Amino acid sequence: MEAKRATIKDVAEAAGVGVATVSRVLSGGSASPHTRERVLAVAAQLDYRPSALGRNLRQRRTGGIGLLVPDLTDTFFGQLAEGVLACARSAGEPVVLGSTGDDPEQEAELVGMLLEQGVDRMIAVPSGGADTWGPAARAGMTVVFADRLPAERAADGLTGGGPPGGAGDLMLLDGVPPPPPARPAEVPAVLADDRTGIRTAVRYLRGLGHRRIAFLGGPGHDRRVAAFREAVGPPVDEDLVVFATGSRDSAYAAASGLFQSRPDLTAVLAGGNMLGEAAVLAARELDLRVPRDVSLVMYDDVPWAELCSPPLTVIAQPGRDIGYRAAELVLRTSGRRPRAVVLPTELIVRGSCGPRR
Amino acid sequence: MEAKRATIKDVAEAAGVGVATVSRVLSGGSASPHTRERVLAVAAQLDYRPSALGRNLRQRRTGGIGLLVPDLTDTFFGQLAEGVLACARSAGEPVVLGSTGDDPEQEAELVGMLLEQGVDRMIAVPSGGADTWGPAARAGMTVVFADRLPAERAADGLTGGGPPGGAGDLMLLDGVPPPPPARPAEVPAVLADDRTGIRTAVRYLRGLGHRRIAFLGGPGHDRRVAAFREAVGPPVDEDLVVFATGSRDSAYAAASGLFQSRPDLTAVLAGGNMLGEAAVLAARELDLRVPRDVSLVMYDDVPWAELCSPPLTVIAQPGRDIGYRAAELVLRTSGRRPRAVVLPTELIVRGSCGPRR
DNA sequence: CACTCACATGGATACGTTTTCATGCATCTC
DNA sequence: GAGATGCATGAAAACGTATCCATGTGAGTG
Repeated sequence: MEAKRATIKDVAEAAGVGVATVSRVLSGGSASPHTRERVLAVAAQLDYRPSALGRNLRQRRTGGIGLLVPDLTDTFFGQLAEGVLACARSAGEPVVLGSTGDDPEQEAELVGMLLEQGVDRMIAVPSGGADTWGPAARAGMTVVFADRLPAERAADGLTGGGPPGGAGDLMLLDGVPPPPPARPAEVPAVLADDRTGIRTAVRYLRGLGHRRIAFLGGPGHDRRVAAFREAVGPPVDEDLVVFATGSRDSAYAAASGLFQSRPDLTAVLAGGNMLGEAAVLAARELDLRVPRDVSLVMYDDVPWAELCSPPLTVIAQPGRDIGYRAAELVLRTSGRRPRAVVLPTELIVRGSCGPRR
Repeated sequence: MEAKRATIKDVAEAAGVGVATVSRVLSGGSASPHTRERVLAVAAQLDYRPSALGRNLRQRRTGGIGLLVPDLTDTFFGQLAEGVLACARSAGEPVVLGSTGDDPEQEAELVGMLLEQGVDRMIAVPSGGADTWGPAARAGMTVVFADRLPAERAADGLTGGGPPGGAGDLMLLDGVPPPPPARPAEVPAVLADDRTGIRTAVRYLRGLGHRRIAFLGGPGHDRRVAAFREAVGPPVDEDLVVFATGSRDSAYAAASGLFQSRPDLTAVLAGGNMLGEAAVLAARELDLRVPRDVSLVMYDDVPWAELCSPPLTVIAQPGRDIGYRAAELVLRTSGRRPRAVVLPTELIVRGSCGPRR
C-alpha cells in the first residue's frame, strides 16, 4: 500500500540502461531513438516521476519561485498572486508563498526561510528596505519587486519616473504638460503607473471644483503620496495627508479621524482598496453622504467597487498583469536582467465623485 | 561578491569537529555543552544556514505543506490562505501554493507537481473527486480538506445525517438549537457547519414571510445545496436552484437568468461571496430593489458586505480559522490521524432582508 | 584495578539526481 | 586501411544533509 515511488535507478534497471541515459532521455539530451523509446516506455509503465529533491540538490537551487505579499485578504494582492501563479504554472514552476503582514521583520524572516529552502528567485511586494533586500541580493537571489519598491531610497529614486511614454492620452481635463521623462528604476520591478493615476484623479477632482482634497495612505504608498503632493501642491495642506498601517482597524481609524478633524475637506483619495473601504465606512458612520458631502476616489479596481452605492470611482491598476509580468521577469534568465516595467493605470469614473458642494 | 553559502562541512572544519556533531548540535541532539557552544558560535559567525535541499533529500520529504485553493481573487479563499500561512509560519514550514480555478484537471496537475516536489502534506479546497485524491493518498500524501470535501460521495455522506428537525421553534438568531450532531466525515477535513448556517438562514427568511426562496450555487457547494433542499422542502421548486461555474461572468449570468426566469421569487440565498456579488449586480441591473423587491442572504462574511447598501445579511464562516485549523491538522503527525473538524457558522443580520413584499 | 556503562564524537553511508569523463563502436577521410 | 571524428553510453563524482555505527573517554561500581 505504501508504494514507494520509483527512482531513476529502477527505471534504468528495468530498461537495461544506465541511469545517465535515463536522465538524458528525460531532460531532452541526445540518445538513440531506440533507447529513448524504450526508456520512455519503461518510465511510463513504472509511473516514474523524477524527484525534484535530488535534482535541486544537484543543481543547488530549488527552481521554484518565492512570492511575498503583505496580505492575501486584500483583493489586490489576491489578483497579483493569481497572475504570478498563472505564469508559474505555465512554466511548471512551484510557487512558495509568504504573507508579511506589512511587517519588515516578518518579511526578513520569510526571506530567510526561502533562502534556506533553496529558493533563489522571488517576487516581492516589499515592506522592508535595504536591510532586508540587500542581504537577499547578496545571497544571490534574483528578486523582482511588484507594485512597490523597497522603502530606502525608493521615493526619490522612482517617483521621478513616469511611464515610458504614454501619459499624454490621459490628460482628461486641463492641458498640464506631461511629467518629465521616466528615469528607469535601479531594480527590476513591475509597477503600476501610480504617478499618472494619481495625477489624473487629482485633476479630475479639481475639475469638479474640489480644492481641499485629502489623501489616505497605507504602507508602501510612498510613491502615491509623493505623486499626490506633486499633483496638488505646493502648498500641500499636510493635515490632509494621513497614514494608516496595514490593518483594517487602523485604516478605519485614520479615515474616521480625518473626516472628524477636517470637516472642511470635500474629496478623499484613498491609496488602496482597504483604505477606500475604510473611507466608505467612516463616511457612513459620520453621516457624510457620498458624493454629496464628500467625493471619493479609491486606488485599485476591485469587484466590489461596483457594489457600493454609489459605485466607487477608482484608479484601476492591473493586479493580475503585474503579477504575471513579474513572474515572467523573474523566470527570464536568458539575456541580462531586465529593468523596471511600468503598467498603465486607468481612471474609471463611476458614481462616487460629484461637484464640490 | 557572489559569496557561496557556508555548508555544514565549513562549520565543522572551522569548529574543529566532525560534520555529524554539527548536525547533532543544530538538530537538538546530544552534545557536550562546550562543543555545543563552540559550534553555535562558529555557525553564527559564518552565518551558516542549513540547506533544506540536503536535508530534504536525506529524509525524502520536503517538509513543506501544499495549499490548493480555487481562486485567490475570492476573498474567502484569501482569508483561508492567511490562516494556513499563519499556522505554517509558526511551525517554520514553507507553503507552496496552487490555484486550481475550480478545474479538476488543473488540480490534478498541481497535485502531480507537488508530489514531484516532495511535498507530502497538503491542504486542499478540492475541485475534483476520487480521481484526483485517491492517487494522492495512495502516493503517501497526508491531505486535509478545507471548506469542502471531494465530490464523490461527499453529498450523501454529509448531508444525509439527522432528521429535518422541528422547524417549529423559530429562535432566529443565536438561539437556534444545535442541529443533530454531524456524522464525522471519512476524511480529515475542516469544514464550516454549512448545514446549520443554511438552515438558520432559511428559517430566518421563512420567518420574514418568504416562501419562494432561490439558491444560487457554485462549484463545491454541494453540501450547501443539499442543506438548502433539506431546509426548504420537500417539495423543492427545482427552478429556484441554479448553478454557476467558478467565474464571475458565469455567476452573473446565473443570477441574472434566475431573476428573469422567476420574477415571482422573493428571496435569494447566494452560496458564496462571488455569487452574492453577482446577485447584487444582477438585481440592480434589473431594477430590483434590495430588500424591498428581493431579500438577499450571502454565504461568507467578507469586509465589503458592509459596504453594500443596504449592507448584506450574511452567513459568516470563519475562513481564517478554517485555514489555521487545517494547517494544525496536517502538521500534527503525532498520534493517529484526526477526523473532521466542523466550525460554527453565524447568521449576521444586516439590511438586505425584509418582509415579503 | 578491572570491568561496565553512558555518552560524546567522527567516519562513512545513503538519499536521487545531473553532469563530467572515459570508453567503445561506427562512420568518414585521406 | 589507418587515423580521425562523431555519437551513444555507462561508471562515477558531486550536491548538503541526517543517521548508523564504531571508537574513544570518562565516570561509576565491584
